[in-house]
Amino acid sequence: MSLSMRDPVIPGTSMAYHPFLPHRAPDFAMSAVLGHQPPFFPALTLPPNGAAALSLPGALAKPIMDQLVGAAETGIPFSSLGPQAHLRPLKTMEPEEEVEDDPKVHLEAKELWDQFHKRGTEMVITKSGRRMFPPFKVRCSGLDKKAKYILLMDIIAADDCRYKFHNSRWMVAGKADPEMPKRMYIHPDSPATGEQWMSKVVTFHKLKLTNNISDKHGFTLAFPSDHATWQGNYSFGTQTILNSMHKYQPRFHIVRANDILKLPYSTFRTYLFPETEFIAVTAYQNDKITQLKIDNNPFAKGFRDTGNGRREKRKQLTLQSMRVFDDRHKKENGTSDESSSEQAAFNCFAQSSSPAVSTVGTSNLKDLCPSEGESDAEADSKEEHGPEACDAAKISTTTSEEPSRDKGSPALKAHLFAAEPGGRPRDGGRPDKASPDSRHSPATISSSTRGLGADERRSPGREGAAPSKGEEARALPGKEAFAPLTVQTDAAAHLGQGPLPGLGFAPGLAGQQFFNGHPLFLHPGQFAMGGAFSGMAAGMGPLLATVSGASTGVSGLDSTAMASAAAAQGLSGASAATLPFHLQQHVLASQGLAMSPFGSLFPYPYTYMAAAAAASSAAASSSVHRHPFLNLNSMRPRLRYSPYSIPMPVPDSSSLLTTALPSMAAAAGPLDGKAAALAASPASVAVDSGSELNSRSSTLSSSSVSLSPKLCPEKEAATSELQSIQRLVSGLEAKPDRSRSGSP
DNA sequence: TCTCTCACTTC
DNA sequence: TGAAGTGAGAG
Repeated sequence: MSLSMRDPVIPGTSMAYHPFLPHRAPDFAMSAVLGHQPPFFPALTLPPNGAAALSLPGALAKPIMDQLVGAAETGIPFSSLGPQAHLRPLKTMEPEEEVEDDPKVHLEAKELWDQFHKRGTEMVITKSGRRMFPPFKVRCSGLDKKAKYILLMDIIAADDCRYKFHNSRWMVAGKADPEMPKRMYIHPDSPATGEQWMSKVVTFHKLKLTNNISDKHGFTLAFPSDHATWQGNYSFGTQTILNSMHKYQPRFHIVRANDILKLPYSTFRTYLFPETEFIAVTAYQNDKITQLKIDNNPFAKGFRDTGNGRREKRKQLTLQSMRVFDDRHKKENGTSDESSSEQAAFNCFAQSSSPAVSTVGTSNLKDLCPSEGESDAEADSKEEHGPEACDAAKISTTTSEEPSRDKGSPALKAHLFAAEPGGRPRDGGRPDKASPDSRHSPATISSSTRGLGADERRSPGREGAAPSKGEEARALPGKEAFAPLTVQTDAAAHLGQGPLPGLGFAPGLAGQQFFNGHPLFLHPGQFAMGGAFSGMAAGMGPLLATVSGASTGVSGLDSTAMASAAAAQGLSGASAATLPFHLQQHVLASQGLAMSPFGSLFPYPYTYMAAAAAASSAAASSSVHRHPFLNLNSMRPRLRYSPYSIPMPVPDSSSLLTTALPSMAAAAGPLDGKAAALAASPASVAVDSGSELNSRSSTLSSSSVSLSPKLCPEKEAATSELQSIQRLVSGLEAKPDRSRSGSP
């Protein structure tokens, strides 16, 4: 059965809502808005143009008006708004004039992202959750200053492969594991006006990545399996659950809505930044990535060579001993076989997993790179201008001379990626991927639940020039860096026809109608509200409310607790799972999201615990896999980016309207814009991958590498020598390295 | 591969 | 000052 705004009450199910009524009294209107139609309310449908057309007695509270307008826009029967509309103070309503917006999004710290992306970005996921680094930050423009927007972010699988880091590169290691429950993170400041969003950098740094499927930092809402659009799980949380060794693509969404409850029937503008793609890992695989993180993440400052911490001391100790050894070794063996010595030493350390390995690499890195003594900014800027150049230089001296330190062959620049010894000792260097560098412009997909308006299609067309824009942006960072590929889709017309692979839009969506025939744009099972309950206070801001416990919120509620609550409410898990969307909203509220009668989340304590959500976890999660819309495994069309040089089957049936596909448009050829954009963009960029160098770790000085662990005892004997050597090394190391590199 | 603890950092 | 975010390293 389908649910529509015009006919919100599902025959035969309305009674099921009654249990909520007594508890939901304060939010009665909300339930009405959500679709509940009290039997005692006369049906009165608002004109399509909104409440402005109504002649309401006196003044109508703004919230109510907003809701009415929203309801009217979507065809909600006035009667469904419930009695609350009559109970609230009324005031004259002013028609809200909707200014057309033309959102543009610029990825902040793009250069940094590029640096990571070139090497194959890795994001550590832990049980307790780790933040992303670099943090996902964007700057928005083109928004209607007065309109309210909800900004969201989610992370989707970039493909259906599992990876392994082998021979210094990421390789496909099979089919992806079953997808984790999807979550969407709503920016804690949501909803906020366009003006507010545009006045600052929108950062999603609080989002955490985890591999803990039982993570409680979120809750799941189960939507009825027969629901028009939202079947399956939509969870909200500050943590996104990912599979280790799988590739992911963050997405950013702008939704013009003043209430989260309107998301289902609001227009989603989705932005993809290929350079933010990453592989989730439980432990870093590529040393270069590790080093980049250490160099750029303030919290990892303790691991920088410049530090004076214990680690640093330990590192230096090790380094010193290594240097001493190297020096002696040179004396003993002459200078000819350094390469082999280094190699052996390196292997030895690597195998022994001695801390010296990373240490050495780091230290040397500094020696050869700007990092030491140089501000991060400086180092960054250098890399920014030419990490390659920097690396290249190193390579000429170090890499070439240390051919194989780690498998590394005397990598030619062109092959540096593969040869780059940036990887962990265990398996090597950096992921060799045809790195699409940052050139790809972000892809923007705008899907509207409403009929696609002219304005909605506007951007796509506009984007036609995107490619050049992208280049421009690249060239002129800070200028109009955002030239996202904009592919706008009329959900109804396009989403269903051709799922956006990788975008999480189920093919089946199109055929289904949601609230008056408007399909939902969120990927089913992909709706997580930022801000676990515990995090809500801090994270969700106005969007989420604290629950009865005040500070306790719902964070403390686990599925079990919720299930109990549900049971108490007379709702079985099953029934809960089959609740219609609007009912689910109750559940949402019950989970700690205090929702205003008009759909917004109340900032006041709300104790009602209705429940059902509990069931959601189990029921919903299972539904994720079995429901056609949610069965990502079976239908999972995915975006494939070339960065990792993986096969890129491109779905050519994208239903998206392609108005402007930047660089990829050309490459896309027959592909529809979106697909082309997604698939092609990365590819189009794979350019200077060859230039990638093994900078830091590879920059190990040969001397340091040649030291063998077992020789450490000699350290003492050589201490004095060490010190003098070290002094010299700091200033001369570069030269020796070069000479050495060149000598062989 | 993953998990946990540790010492270090930022805020 | 303490909570929380880091990568290293051991298991």
